[in-house]
Amino acid sequence: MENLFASLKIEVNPNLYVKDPESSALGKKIVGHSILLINEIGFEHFTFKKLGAQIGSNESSIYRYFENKHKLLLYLTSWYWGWKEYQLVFATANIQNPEEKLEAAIEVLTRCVEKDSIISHIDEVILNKVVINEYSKSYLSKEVDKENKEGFFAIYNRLVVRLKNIILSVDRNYPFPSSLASTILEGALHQHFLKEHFSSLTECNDKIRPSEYFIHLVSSTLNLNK
Amino acid sequence: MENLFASLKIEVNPNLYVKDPESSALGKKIVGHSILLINEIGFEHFTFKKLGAQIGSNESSIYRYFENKHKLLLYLTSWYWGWKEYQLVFATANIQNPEEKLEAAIEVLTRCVEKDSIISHIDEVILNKVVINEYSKSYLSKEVDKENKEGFFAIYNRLVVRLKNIILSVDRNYPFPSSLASTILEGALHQHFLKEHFSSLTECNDKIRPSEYFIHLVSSTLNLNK
DNA sequence: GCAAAAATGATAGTGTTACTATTATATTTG
DNA sequence: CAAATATAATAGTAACACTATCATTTTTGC
Repeated sequence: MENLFASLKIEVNPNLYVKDPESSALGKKIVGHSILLINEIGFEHFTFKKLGAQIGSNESSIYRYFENKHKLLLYLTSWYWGWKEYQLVFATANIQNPEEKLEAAIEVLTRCVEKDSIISHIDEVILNKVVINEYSKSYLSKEVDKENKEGFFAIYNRLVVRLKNIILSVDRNYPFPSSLASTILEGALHQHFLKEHFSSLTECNDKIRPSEYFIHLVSSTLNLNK
Repeated sequence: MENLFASLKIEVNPNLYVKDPESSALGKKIVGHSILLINEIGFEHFTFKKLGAQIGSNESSIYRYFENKHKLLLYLTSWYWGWKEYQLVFATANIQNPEEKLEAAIEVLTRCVEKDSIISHIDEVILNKVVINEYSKSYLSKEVDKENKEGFFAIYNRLVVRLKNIILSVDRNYPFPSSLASTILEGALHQHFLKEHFSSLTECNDKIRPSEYFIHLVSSTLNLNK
């Protein structure tokens, strides 16, 4: 599986970048270090000037890859969800039983990223943290409808639909499959955030993982064909 | 009930403002119109200068009430959650049956605000929209731990605990009461957002309300004492 | 190996934001 | 009515979010 991922390129919407950052060493450096810097100082304090300073490169060069930091965030989060989508597909590919498949799907989508693949220039563990802290900011804007039409959230949308379909395969009559799927994806990020910053608002911690909570929630909500 | 709310002042953390905006006409104007302007142009594009222009007042005068727009957002959202807390307490006060109480609680906390009280300078319908679009931004920051220690999220935290306790009164053995409570509050905002901007990711719409989804979800998850 | 093309770096400049400070004017209050 | 307080007006600063131009380095095709 590791080898498979090594040769895999995650395709994000080309309109998110001016020049494909995968196409050059500098581009990869921009992407890789932007994740580290956003994680370090937060998206609000992150600027292209600071990123340039960190990678020993010029602000103006970064603008040749990304129009602005908002587009960069959309790129990073799209890449993350594309990566998650691959994990979902691989992890559930050979499971025939719908309930098992759903459980595996929830496990993959709600767990915390723990191993850095080291294969690419992207540190997925740190990117996961960035997504937890910053993903909402990418769509909570006045430009969301325009950007959604342009397909900037296409991968995430597709992921919700995939999960919805797995839910439906378990319980064809469940009346809220899309809402449940979106609640799981968004709620998982939220529970991870709460366990770091508002520990009294969640049971999740070092021992109890968000996955357990969501698997319990979904199993009891759906009518299982047992 | 309307009359009760009329004489009620919602107490937000005094460290969120420099001068209490409730103490003057200008202060109320700042709060009331900031809600309208944030709703109109979004928090990112909102500035004290623009707000000053809208209310025919000076930027510098607004700084005498709020340190910066982040603190103003914390003030507005705290007010909103305080207002929701009152609604929760009143709506559930005389219900003895735990299941009924929980259903009423979820109804109050997840429904969309539809009637403007008109009593105060605050338009709760618009404030509800602002909270849906902007609340996450108030805590998804590098300063969250410091600000949480200062009690800037105290009302919201308290609200989650209230809901958690109602959940526990229905099912004393449910293992994730806090996570479920936080999922309901946060998830409700999210579902309202989705129905406006990502309608394919939710079943909620004009006819199916998020409340129905959450009541269904919670009822099936908890072991009801029936 | 070299010329042309492409990529990157350096510098400068613009309008906006997010303030702070100061002073002037209006309003309230004792 | 004077003193206190609140508000307005103006100016100024540093950072941000870019755009434009030109110089330099690196890559590539022959």
